[in-house]
Amino acid sequence: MADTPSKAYAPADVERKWRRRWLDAQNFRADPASPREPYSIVIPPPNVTGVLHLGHVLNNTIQDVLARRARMRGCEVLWLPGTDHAGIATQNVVERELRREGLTRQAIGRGAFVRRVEAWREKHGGIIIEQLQRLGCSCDWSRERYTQDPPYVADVLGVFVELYRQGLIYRGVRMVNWCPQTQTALSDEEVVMKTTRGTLYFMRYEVIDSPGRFVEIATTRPETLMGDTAVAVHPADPRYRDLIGKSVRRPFPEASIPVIGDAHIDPEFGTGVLKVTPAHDRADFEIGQRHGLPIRDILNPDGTLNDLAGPDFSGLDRSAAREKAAEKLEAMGLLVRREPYENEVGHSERAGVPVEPRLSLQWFLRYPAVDAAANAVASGHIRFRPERWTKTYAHWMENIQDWCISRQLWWGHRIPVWYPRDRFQDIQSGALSDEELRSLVHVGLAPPSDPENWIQDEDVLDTWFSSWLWPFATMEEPVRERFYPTTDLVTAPDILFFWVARMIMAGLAFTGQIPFRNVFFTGLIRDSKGRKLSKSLGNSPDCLDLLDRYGADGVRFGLLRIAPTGSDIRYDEDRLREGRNFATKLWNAVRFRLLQGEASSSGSPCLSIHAIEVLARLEEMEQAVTQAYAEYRFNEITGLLYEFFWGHYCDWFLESIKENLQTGADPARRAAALQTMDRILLRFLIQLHPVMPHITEELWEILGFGGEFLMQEQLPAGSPLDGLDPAIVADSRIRAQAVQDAVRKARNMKATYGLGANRNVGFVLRPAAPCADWVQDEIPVLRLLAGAAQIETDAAYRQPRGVPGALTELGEIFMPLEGLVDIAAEKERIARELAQVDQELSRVESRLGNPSFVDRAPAEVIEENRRRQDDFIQKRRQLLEMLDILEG
RNA sequence: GCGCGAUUAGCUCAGCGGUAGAGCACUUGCUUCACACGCAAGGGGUCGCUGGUUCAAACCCAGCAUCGCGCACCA
Repeated sequence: MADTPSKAYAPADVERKWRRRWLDAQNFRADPASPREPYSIVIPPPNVTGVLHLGHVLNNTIQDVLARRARMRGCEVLWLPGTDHAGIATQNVVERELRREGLTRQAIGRGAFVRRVEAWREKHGGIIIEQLQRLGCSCDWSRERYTQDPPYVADVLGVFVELYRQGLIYRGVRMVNWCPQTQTALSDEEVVMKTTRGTLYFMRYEVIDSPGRFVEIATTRPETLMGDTAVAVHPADPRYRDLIGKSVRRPFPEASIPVIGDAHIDPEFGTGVLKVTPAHDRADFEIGQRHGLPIRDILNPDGTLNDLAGPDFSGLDRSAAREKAAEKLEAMGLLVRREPYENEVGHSERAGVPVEPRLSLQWFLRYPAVDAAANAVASGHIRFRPERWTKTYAHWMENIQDWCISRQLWWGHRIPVWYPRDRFQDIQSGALSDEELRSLVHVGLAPPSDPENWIQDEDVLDTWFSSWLWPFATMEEPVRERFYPTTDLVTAPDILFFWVARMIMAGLAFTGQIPFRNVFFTGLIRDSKGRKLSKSLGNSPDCLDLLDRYGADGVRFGLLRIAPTGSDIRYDEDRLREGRNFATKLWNAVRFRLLQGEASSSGSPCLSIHAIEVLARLEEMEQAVTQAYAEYRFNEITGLLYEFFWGHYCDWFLESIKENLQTGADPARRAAALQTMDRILLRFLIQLHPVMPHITEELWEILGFGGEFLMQEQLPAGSPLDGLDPAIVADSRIRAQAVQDAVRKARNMKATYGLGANRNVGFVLRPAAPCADWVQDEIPVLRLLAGAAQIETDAAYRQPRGVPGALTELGEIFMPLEGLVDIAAEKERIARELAQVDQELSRVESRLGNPSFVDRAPAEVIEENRRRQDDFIQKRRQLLEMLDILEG
């Protein structure tokens, strides 16, 4: 064995070293020719220009844990990494950079802009990949994919062409969510509702035929009144019924607009009168369609008002126009009042500004394979964990709406549609029918052969239109044959609709197969106050700094340990500290082993009861860990590992064998102790490796457990208890636990009398009858663990007055410190214990005295209660006896 | 408005019918020859509220309250 390492675990060098070695040995490469059972995950591709945040850390740690465990289970693992071109996000970043140079994308032109984005990506892209490697991710980096790789692009465009041919993709003028900031259409999923404090304006329009009669209208958006082409009331509303068919005066630009009756109007809301602006509100648009109202679009794409709004407003931003419109109404005596008002306003997820419902010419997709996709999850063919997300998914699938897939951006997959130059005007007017349009356009992977006569569609596809193909478009044969469908997908629930649902539909539509079998949804990481982590709030920690300070293994362990299944995660740096501390604990436990030198293989490995106990705990832990993996309960996995190693191996086993390691100890016992340590460390490192890969790999090497890499080891086939007689195991465990109980009680007694640190205390043990014949063997361990100078066993010991004692599973233990003990305090302590026993006893007795309990409870429960009753009676008698003696 | 989830020790959470748990924090004592990123001992909870089911309820059921998250065109 190598030199003893230093007592502080320094992760930086160790992690760097193993990252390098794993990569050099190509340990992460998936071999499609391998006969092993395949296991695969595709990474949720981060933005190519992104940087690591805690969500990535959690998400990818979980994937790495799954991948490494799968390798140890004997699987051939493909964890496929890659990045996403992230249309809007990336374009925004580059545009911002251009603005700093006093340029715009329009100024430099499309070709130059796209080259610029690519250059930017060359420079800054891939940082996140390095950061994932830094975390220890065991992805097959040789198969890294990017949504702008030429073959991937071909798949994306091919899917567009195919869906177009099937008639599922169509172009049309529809109400879409328009982001005036980025000046592109958005899908419904990219709109987030935000509670917004605003004002409800009450204004009045004069009825044209009845001068002096006004209708009062409540609106949150007076700035759109210039686009009003009607006023609507509920057809049955007695207040206004007579007005239907008449007209009112729109104050500016002044016009006569009709009053119409429509059942959509809620008479209870506001005044029961709605101003109808078909160009700027989804519901109003529909009302307009029903009544053949004209559409008056008063907004420019950037959110400023246009000439139709009148000279006062033209060029003004929509937010400035709101107050100005209200002032103007006020000046005209048409504003009745303002009321503070709170409502939900759709905001652009990316840009953060309110979206504008806007009529525009866009491409839409009628989703394919909707029923099959809904059914795949409902039937359990694809399993969601936590399961409750299946309901959310089902609900969305039932109410699925066509997807607006075109974006008015330059960065992305350009729509593979060309329009004949001579009909371009007609086409862009949006006036052509679907059949007419189809008869004119060229749709295909390649441009038309006479490109000079054609104009390509300017738009690109929504980024998710490429992401939804990720599980299979990243794989070519023979990899796809072997590793698709993938096994597990790990992602956050906030992209269930954006990504997961769409991948299921794409998988079924284009491969005829589900894309993955299990989806594990992580919790969303929040700060300690429950807020989402975000750059703008400044509550998002610098992950590289965390990796520096706590080590990749510490961060991984700490995060997993607090990742409950199915709810959000309150992030607290203390948790990472626990992870780091655990790594150090492990490090030092191994150092302790190394300080003992070689384990001589001679001598019969006669295991102590403490060794058997810890081996049994190890077996329990291994089984529980296997179960926890099957249920994707990652916090439980780390909890089990922590508890076993710290609580059982270090706190009890290592302490118990120190007696065997002292100089002059029996060499056979010493050898047995060392062998047991090695046996446990070996199996423990295998169990811990997926969670803490670097330190375990390092320790595996230092301990000389063989093989080139721990990560290539397989889970041990047998149990740690194999070869041991179950009866002996059971008996040993009872003994070991009795010793532990006695140790705890003895320590407690010492602490109670302020002797916690005193190692010169002597105890007397009056052994319980079943322990009498073996307890002598355990006295040295007992003495060591309790920190006693000597422990005398005396079955006939008569407790003198003033000597404190305690009941233990080993018997009664006394601490003869005559004169030193505060008798009153000791009486109080025993009285407290007695009170507790009394309480328990009366509870058990009242239960057993209840005829309906005895009648109806299962026999084993009754039996258990009888046993406890006996126990308590016995304890009570002993405690009373102690009190008696104290009183003299 | 509809749906989902949460409510257990100061904090973060586990437990989901039969003796209330963990980690951190807290208190006390420890330079014990692996570890102070440590060791030992200890204090701390009428398990949100009200009913119901049951021999037995943190746990199952119903209702309520509070918080969070989705979904929804109430201007």
